[in-house]
Amino acid sequence: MKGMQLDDTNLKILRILQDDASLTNQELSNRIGLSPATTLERVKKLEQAGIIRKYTALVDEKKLNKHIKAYIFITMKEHSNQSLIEFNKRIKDLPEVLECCRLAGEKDYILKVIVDNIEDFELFTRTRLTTIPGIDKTSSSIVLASIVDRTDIPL
Amino acid sequence: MKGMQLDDTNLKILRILQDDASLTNQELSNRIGLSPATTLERVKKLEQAGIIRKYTALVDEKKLNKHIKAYIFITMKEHSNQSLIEFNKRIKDLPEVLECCRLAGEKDYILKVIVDNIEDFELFTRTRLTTIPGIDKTSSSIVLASIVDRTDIPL
DNA sequence: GGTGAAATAAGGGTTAC
DNA sequence: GTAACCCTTATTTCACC
Repeated sequence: MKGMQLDDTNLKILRILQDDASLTNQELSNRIGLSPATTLERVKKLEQAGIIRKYTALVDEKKLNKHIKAYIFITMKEHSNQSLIEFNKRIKDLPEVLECCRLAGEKDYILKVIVDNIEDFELFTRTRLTTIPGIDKTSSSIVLASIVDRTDIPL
Repeated sequence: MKGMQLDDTNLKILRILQDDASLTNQELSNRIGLSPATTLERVKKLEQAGIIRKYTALVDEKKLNKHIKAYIFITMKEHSNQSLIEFNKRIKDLPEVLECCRLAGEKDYILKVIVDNIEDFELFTRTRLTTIPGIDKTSSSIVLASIVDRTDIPL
């Protein structure tokens, strides 16, 4: 399913479900002005096509005692394919790492990390992150305040 | 509801729902080993306490033609309270900005931005971002590859 | 529309402090 | 006693064909 139909109705469905996935199919069908059956069929197709990847509950980090969020930049010693593949593999095993992207430019990677407190952050970088082979330098920016934090892609 | 009980059962519920919020309450109750009614009651309390913030559908960015993701650093001309409040207000109006954090260190803000293509990126920075008053310098890092992209807080 | 399944509401039992 | 936790049953609502 590559070239799936992304008409206005499907975009509307995606906008609504990104905003609130707890809606019943009936309520969703009301909002887009189609019958429940037709609406459900469209949603199922969007799921099958992988356009809807996942349904998830978003939680309040602070209320779960995750008080430190930080971005960490990483530069590697060498940039061989092997070295980067090994790094990618190792970084996926760290649940504290919510995002990890390979970048264009001087810095090789950016990580978004979340931990309980500043002691845990120090412990994380020292015992879990920088023990990954191939890392040359890291540089951390602690988040002081989160102004925007959304998961909904603009459509 | 501040000091809400976060016992093992509630943590298990949160882990499961972060991983898959499309589960029925019955299936959820099976997995945690409680009755459906009791399970539902716990979930409702987690919602009321704001620990579960939102249910959302995560979509595949690439399949929706969002091909460019980038991190942008911003340094401000001045750091008066007024100046930052104005910036915060303006940045929330830009749907391309998925994350915006105030940072400790040299750089004042980091933004995560998603757009269709590189032309749109140039247009965004030139006509929508740098037109916000108070910005001194910006510096962009384009994402080459996404290694990790998760929303589930480790619990 | 109809059917079966699931969410929700109501009521009661058990244990710990 | 009472508060927290959990269960069962009954009713309503919804997904799905």
